[in-house]
Amino acid sequence: MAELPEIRHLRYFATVAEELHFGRAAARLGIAQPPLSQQIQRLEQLLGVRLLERTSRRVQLTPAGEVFLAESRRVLDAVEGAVEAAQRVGRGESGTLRVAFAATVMFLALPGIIRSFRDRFPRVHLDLREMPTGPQLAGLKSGEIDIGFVREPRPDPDLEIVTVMREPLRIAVNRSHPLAAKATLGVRDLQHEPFVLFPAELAPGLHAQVLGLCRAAGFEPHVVEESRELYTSVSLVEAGLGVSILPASVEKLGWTGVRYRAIPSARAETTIAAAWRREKARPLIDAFMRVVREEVG
Amino acid sequence: MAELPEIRHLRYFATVAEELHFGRAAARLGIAQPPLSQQIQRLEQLLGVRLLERTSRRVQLTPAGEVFLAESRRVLDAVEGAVEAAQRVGRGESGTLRVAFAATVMFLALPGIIRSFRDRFPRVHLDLREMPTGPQLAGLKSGEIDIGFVREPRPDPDLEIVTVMREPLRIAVNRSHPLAAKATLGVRDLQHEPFVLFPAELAPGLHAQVLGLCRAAGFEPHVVEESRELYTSVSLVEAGLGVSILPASVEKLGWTGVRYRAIPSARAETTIAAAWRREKARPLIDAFMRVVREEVG
DNA sequence: TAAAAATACTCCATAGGTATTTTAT
DNA sequence: ATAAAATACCTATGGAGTATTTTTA
Repeated sequence: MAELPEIRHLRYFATVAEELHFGRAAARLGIAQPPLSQQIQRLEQLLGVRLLERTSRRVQLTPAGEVFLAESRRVLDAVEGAVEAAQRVGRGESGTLRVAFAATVMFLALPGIIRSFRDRFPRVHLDLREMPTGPQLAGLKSGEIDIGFVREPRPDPDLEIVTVMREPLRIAVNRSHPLAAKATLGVRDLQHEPFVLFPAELAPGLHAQVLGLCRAAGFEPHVVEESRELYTSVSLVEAGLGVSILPASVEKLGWTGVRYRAIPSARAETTIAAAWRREKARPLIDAFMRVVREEVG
Repeated sequence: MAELPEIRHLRYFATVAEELHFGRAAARLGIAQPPLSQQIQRLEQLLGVRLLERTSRRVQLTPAGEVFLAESRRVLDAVEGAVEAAQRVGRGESGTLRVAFAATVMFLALPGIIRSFRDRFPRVHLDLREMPTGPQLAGLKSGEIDIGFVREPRPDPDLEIVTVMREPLRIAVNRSHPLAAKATLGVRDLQHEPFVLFPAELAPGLHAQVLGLCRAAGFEPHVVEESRELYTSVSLVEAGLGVSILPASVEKLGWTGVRYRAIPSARAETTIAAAWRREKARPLIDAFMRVVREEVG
């Protein structure tokens, strides 16, 4: 790697490029003119490129100088941003990070991620709120939340989406239902059963995927109830209103009246993804996502 | 504005953050361990933020350190990019070259030159614009364009002018005009004909030359129309408004109502020249002119 | 107690200052 | 003739080196 210029060189050069006058630039920088001339010469020598064409009457940028000026400004902005970002975090003023999560993510990686992030960034306030996938995506776009944990989101040009884990789907039936007696079940066994489902607006991806599984098994499910929440879905199954297809982690809810069966299909899997607005220089989001990646390996 | 860290600080910090060990980081940086410790301390003092938590057994990043590391990498990348971009421009390998050309040059060497230049300097953006000779010369002087392809320019102390090709002039008459019946024509045959000409401001050299040819033939042309564009000149001839003397390449425009006749005079020739400002250290212009010489040489 | 960072000091490279010269208009 | 950049030379800050001490697992 070749030698790099120092920030000082870029500041000096940018100032001369703005003033197009070494004397005034030196005054603005609070140094004398000769050392400024020297630093610019040193910079040009370092780059091996002439940046300024100067006579005793006028100073002007070479084409290389124009390019280097634009790039230098970017660097200077980035440095200032770096300093401020570090100071904000150091003072714990980096604001709060508003994290939303689909209800079912509660039982998976989320608790570990939260604990680990709180450990490492004790001064960052995490504002956690449960929210279905659909509203989360809207909230991300409107700026109401910073990071969302969603199920099966559709790609979106405004959002960065990274899959953090996969989870199998399960068939859920009431324990006194005849199907509960069978050791293994396929989706096709549900073809004449009443279905309890999530409404499409709340979890569009999951909804579509369950419909897809049924159609792949050759039938259209007879939906008797669209619950508002995951908990409700399970309790409706327990109450015997119908069967459902749900993410495996709901087993951990511990409802005793429900039996779960694996679905022998590679497609019977939901992904959970983290999503955030495409924005640069969001150090807190970067930091959070680093923790996420470590936790989910 | 607070004091900024230097690139050196960021490099040192990033290396320590990667190694999480001052001794190894110092070795990688080619300096001793104590000055590295000092520079990191100085950086932390400058920021007013602790970046690394260190004991004699282990070094680890603070949250502010994590953020500053990510930002520092962005800065370091930006600096390297700035250096390389400036060097590329300095070597004439990238940048923008604003090239203007008289409309008639379109049909001659220009397409080949452009293609060949784009091949060899793919990172250079060519900003091409059609412009009559007069405005081109003004644009060159004002710095609005870098290179111009002009017809018969007058010499100019501020401009470097190199002839790139010669092209004969043709007499153009309407096909139903009595003169069209003759196999050969001289300029003198046009002496009582209405003339269509370029205005002097747009193509001073060509204008003067056509007048010169007429005067050499012993008459002053009766100019009925000064067209704004070359295309217009031809269409006016086609419309039967008058005769004209035009560069041979307009034949390629394919107007069927016009007949062209060679002019048997060594002076009935226009030159097309490339012109640019007399300036030193214009690698892009040099590179472009090398390609031009190869193509027309 | 051993490995590693911090301190103490020394040195010199170089950023920056002052005085002067060169250059182009 | 003059304004402005370059050069010459000097000073001193601070970056880097060596030797040593401190710290904690």
